[in-house]
Amino acid sequence: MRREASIMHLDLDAAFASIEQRDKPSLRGRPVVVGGIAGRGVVATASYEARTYGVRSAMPMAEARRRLPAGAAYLVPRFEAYKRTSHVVMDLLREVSPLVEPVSIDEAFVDLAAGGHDCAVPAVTELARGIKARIAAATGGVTGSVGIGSSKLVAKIASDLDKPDGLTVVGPGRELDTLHPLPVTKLWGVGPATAERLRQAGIRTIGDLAARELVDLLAWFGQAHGTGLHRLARADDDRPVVPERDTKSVSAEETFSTDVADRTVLGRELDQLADRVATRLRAAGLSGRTVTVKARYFDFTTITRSATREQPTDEPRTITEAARRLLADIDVTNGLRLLGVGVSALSEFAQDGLFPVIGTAEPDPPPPSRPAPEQPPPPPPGTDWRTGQDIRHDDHGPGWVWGAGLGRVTVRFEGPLTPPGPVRTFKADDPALHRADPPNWI
DNA sequence: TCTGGGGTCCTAGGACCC
DNA sequence: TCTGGGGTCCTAGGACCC
Repeated sequence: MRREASIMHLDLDAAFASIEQRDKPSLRGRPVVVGGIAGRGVVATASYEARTYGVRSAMPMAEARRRLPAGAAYLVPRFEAYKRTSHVVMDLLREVSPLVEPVSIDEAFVDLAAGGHDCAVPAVTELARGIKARIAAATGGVTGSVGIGSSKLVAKIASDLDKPDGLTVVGPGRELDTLHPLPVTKLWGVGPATAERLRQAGIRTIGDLAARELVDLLAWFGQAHGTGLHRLARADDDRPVVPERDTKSVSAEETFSTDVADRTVLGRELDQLADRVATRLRAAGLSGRTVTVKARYFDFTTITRSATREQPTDEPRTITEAARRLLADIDVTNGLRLLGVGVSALSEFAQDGLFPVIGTAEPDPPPPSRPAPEQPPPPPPGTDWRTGQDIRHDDHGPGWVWGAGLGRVTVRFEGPLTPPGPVRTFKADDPALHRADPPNWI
C-alpha cells in the first residue's frame, strides 16, 4: 500500500455490448446480450438495459432469453472489433503513464506515479476526468469506470463502486473505511467456494474477515490463499503494476451442443483443436513441452491428462499425436460434453530443427504485394488528428484519420451502416483498413 | 436456470536424485 | 540393511478471474 492514491483501475462499462451499440445504432437503448448464442452458451456481457431484467455475465443464454422481452438482441462476440477498441484505450492510457497493465480486453491498471503525475487526491481526480473524456471521444462513446487508490486492490474495488461511467478516488487513510463494509465476495480471490466457507464461519463482510486471526485462515485455506486473504482484508497489498507477463499456456476447447461418445468424431475435433493451438503458438513465437487434454462429462466433472515431452514443439502433427494418445486413456462411453487441448511449459522458440537457428536466419521476404488501395499514405506519427485525411473504406463508407501514432492509425467512419461513425484503430499498414468485420447478427 | 472459453495460480502426492 | 530429509519435476484437480 502506497502513501498516495497513485494506482488507477479502468474498467470499460459492459464493453462488448456497448461496442455493439456504438457500431449498430438500432441497438441503442435496447437490451443487448453478447455471448454464446447456441443451446449451451452463456452471457459474456449484458448491456445495462438487459441488466435491468436481471441478466448477468456467466448466466446461461437460455435463461437470459427467458428473462428478456421481445426486441432484445443476441449477438455473437466480435473479438476483433473489441480488440481494436481495446487498443485505442490502452494506447491512450500509455500516454498517461509508461506503466500500464492490461488485465483483460476491457480492463487495465495504470501506475500514475510512474507517469510523473501529482498524486494528491484533487489532482488525480482531475486527471481521471480528462482520461475518461478522452476515452469516450476516441472510442466513439464507450465509457469506462475509474477507481484510484493506494493499491491495486483498492483501485479495483473503487472502480466498481460507481458504475457505469463512474469515478471514485479513495484517499490515503480511507482504505479500511471503504473496504470493511463490503461483502467478502468483492475481494479478488473470493469466489463461490471461499465465500461459502467464510459464510459458515460467520464471515460476511471484509471487516468480519479482517477481525479473524491469521491461523484460522491458514487452517481453512492453506498457506497462499490464507495469507492472501488476511492481507487483503487489511488493505495490505503491494503488488506492482506489471506491463507485460509471459504467456504460460495456450489452449483451445469446445463444448458440444450435445454430448459426443463417438471416438472418430472426438478424434477429428481433437485435430482441429490442436491445429488452433499450434497456429496460436506459432503466431506468438512459442512452443511447449507439455500437452494436456481436457474432458468434461455430462455431470460437469472435468478431468485432464497430460504428457511432457523432452523437446518443446509447435508442430500441429506432434501436438495432435500426443493429444490422441492421451484421449485414448479417457473413458468416453457415456459421451463428452467438452473436449480441450492445451500446451504448456512454454519456451520462446521451436526446438525441432524445423527453423533456422536464431541469428542465421535470412531476413523475412517482403510480404506479398496487394493491389494498391486507393488510399493516401497514413500520416506520420504526431500528425494532428484534426487535420486528418480522407480514407476510403469498402464497407463502412468514407472515413477519416482521427489520430495516429506508434504505427497505428485511428479512423472514424461515417456511412449508412454506422452513423455517426465508430472510431477504429488500425496498424498503419493494416490491410484491414479495407475489410469489414463479419456480420454477427443472429 | 444448468452452467463458454481463455487463462492464472495453488496444492498434494509420487518419482527420482543426492 | 535400514532409513533421513531436501529439492526438483511431473501429474491431476480445483478455485478463481474476465
